[in-house]
Amino acid sequence: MPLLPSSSQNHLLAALPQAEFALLEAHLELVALPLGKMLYEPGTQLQHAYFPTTAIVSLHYVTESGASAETAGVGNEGVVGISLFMGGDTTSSSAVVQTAGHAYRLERRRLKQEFDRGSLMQRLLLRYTQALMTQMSQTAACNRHHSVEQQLCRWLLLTYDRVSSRELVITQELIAGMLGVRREGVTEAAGNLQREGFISYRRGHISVLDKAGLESRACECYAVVKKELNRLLSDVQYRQEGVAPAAFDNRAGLSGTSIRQDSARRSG
Amino acid sequence: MPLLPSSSQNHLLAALPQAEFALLEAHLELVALPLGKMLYEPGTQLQHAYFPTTAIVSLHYVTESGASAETAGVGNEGVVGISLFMGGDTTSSSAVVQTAGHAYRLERRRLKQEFDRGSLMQRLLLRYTQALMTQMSQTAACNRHHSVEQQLCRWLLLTYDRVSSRELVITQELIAGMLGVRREGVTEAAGNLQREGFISYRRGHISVLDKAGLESRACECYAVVKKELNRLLSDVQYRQEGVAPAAFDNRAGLSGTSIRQDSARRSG
DNA sequence: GATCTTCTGTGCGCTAGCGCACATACACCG
DNA sequence: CGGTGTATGTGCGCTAGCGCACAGAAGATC
Repeated sequence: MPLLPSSSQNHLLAALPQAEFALLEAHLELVALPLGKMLYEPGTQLQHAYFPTTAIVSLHYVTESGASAETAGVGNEGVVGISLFMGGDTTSSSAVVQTAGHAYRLERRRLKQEFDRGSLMQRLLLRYTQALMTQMSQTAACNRHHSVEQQLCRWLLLTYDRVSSRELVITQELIAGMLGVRREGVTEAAGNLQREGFISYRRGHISVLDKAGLESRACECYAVVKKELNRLLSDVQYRQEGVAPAAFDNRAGLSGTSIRQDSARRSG
Repeated sequence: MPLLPSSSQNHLLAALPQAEFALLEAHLELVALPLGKMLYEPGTQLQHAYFPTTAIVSLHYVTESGASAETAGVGNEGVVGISLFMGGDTTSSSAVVQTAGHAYRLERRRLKQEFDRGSLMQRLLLRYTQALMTQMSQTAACNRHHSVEQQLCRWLLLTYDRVSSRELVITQELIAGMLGVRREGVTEAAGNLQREGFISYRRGHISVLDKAGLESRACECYAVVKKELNRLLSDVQYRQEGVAPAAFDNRAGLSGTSIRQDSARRSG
């Protein structure tokens, strides 16, 4: 169900009151973000902030030895380019498009200008930044203590919540890169989940069949991150009702999330 | 070499210009932070921000199963209570005193008030927050890819930079809790480091003998975090020269950091 | 439709780190 | 100064995940 591109698909932009939004609108530029595109690399000066609508961006760190690990993901609930308004300009991590799609981008100076006005935009961005910190610290703990399968479930659920389709377009190899584990480990875990009917997949495509099932196998980290995102961004008012989802989960409020029975019926 | 308590021992406070500092000074309250004191728990409303001088605070997350992992540490380079000005009020992690010492605390409302003025304080706090994010994401990557020994070195170095004494007062058991690993793992790694003359320890005390040695065994994460802290907090002007260190490392600019030869001479 | 690329499945030996169980020994305190 | 609690040392079996190597299979390309 591809919607027409609209800046209100991004929760942060959608939360701006008309007056504030009007100031920005003319400077928002819709850009396509292809899979794998690098929005910034460690140490480079970012020129734009990106407000994803359908794209998902992965913030990750690559070690000296070439190993990588995602520290947080950004979908239409947030913005890529925190360092622009935090004052650091650059970061030691990089940002890569993990799910192709679109984003609205805003020039560095415009963002900073708006932020420094101490507007609602500032408040939104700071709250979002805190949610991002929760993701990062949760990822740190998760990397230490939870199994590959648990982490795969967490990752699938977080990604699933950020897209409007049931099918994620990504290879196991790339997922392994995000989680910082072996591709074979992902293959094995995904195999188990498929055998149990929670997901189904084919080369480069993963479909979530039973969200509740995945949740039962995920570690707590998914729930913690999701709850925190909802909490921190929930009390904002939306400019237009019915356009932007009121929760992190893009399907929140829609019909039941589990389609397991449906597909079982279809295939049986 | 215990200095008299002074708010300028905290880098953020020391960086405020006289005019701004004057507004806060009367509201800063010196408090002693004993080892193990919990400054906040997940979900609780924090009443004060803490600006450590000699104390070190560990931000960490405890999993449902009781396992824990530090996501970042805060010494006199920073402040505990980010969520107060970020707008979230609470966090999903907790803050525990890891090295006993002192801190200046500031009431929630005062901090928020000062922050909202858009003063230099705001700029400082945001930059520090970004440095904190670097720590968190680096910890996530480190937890995934680096060995216990590497992580122990990283942790020792970061802690060492935050204290003014050569000796850290902490048990291996507590360190294990910070790193989220087994106590035995720390014992083994520490044993190796001691055998090589990089550190020496006895029940609850660890002395750094050869900082360069530790650096050679640490993962890159130490350098990345330290560099980022220095970068983000380096261009601030200090109120009084010669009082506050200009770098994260409390010993920066002092005589050589390695005392290995000395101690070898002494014991040989 | 044949070819070629890339993704997924599987096996196997290896290692780091875990969990547990004690032994030892230091430091404090009465 | 001896006793006691706590910190550290060590051994051992176990498992998750790694690294590697290769087989099979699904799509893309022409």
